[in-house]
Amino acid sequence: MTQLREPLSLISECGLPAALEVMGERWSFLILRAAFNGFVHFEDFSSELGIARNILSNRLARLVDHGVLARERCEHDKRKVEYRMTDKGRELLPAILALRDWGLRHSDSAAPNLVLVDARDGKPIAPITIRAHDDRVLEWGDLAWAEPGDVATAPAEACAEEA
Amino acid sequence: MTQLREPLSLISECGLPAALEVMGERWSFLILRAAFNGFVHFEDFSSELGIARNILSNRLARLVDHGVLARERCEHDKRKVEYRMTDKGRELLPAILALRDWGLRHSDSAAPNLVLVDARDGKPIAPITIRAHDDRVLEWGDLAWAEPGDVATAPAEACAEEA
DNA sequence: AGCAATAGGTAGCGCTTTGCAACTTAGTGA
DNA sequence: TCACTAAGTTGCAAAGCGCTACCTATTGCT
Repeated sequence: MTQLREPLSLISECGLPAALEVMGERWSFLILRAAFNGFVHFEDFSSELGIARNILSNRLARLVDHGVLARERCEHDKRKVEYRMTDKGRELLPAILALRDWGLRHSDSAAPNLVLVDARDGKPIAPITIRAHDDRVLEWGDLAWAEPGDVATAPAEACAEEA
Repeated sequence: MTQLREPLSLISECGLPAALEVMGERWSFLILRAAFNGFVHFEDFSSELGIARNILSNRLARLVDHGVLARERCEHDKRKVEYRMTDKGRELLPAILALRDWGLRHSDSAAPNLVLVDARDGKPIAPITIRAHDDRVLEWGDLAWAEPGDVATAPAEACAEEA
């Protein structure tokens, strides 16, 4: 609610505060995960996540306000409301999966009972990684900051695959 | 502190709650971003983020407890303490960048004043995306859940590049 | 040695956010 | 008509956060 103030000095005005403004409150990520998994109704979120109804109400409204979820009355039963992912919400999937992978990797729990696969060939997806313009996997040590101006010519093929 | 309870029913025991247990509180992500950018001292985090000292103290202790940061006394000035990224912490980078990208993409602000580039060739890194085992970029509609058992033969080359 | 300044905390207290339980309102279906 | 369901709202207690002031160990200055 009160926006997270950003003392403007940190390297590259990061976009992270903007993302946390939307997703940084308790439950927001878990609500979005549930939405990704097909949950659409208030009562479903409530019982699935065990979240208090007033908080859920607040979070859903907030996510709708920020365009991450869309709220629409159900046609054939006007008591019901459907909260659905927007495109903007779907674009959060890489972040959610990266976080999920990390949590899974560093928890003592055994292998998950379900894995995400490429629907086309049924093979598990790759872990979420940082990639160079030519798809090489990059680690922390391979990165540097640069001013947008003096960046090496942005390759056309990279632009194409960003779409 | 009180662990986020997970009513165990959601698809694939997700790992996301585990990640949020560590990173879900206010400031944790921003502290980690600062650490990625080379900040190591208590006073630096404090003045950079504008976070209250008691909260900062609590968050740093928590991140150290979870093995995301390492705390060590500075050798040549024993008043100072250095908080440094661990490998476990560095593995959060894809998640942080994915979130940052999203925040940047969906904020009205202009282009950032600095961009991350591949140190080897100076070219900007690719956006964080979901990839198939063979590096094809996947979208929301391309994904499916499967039981680990009946997954198409995990390709050897994919295992190699996961390392 | 003595003293001020620095670094990294802790402690107390008020405000905000969260959580629980009970209540409300609209639509359904028998 | 009446019970039931879905989606909230409200009031109050508990937990978390933020501000300011204080404390302790080093350091570096004279």
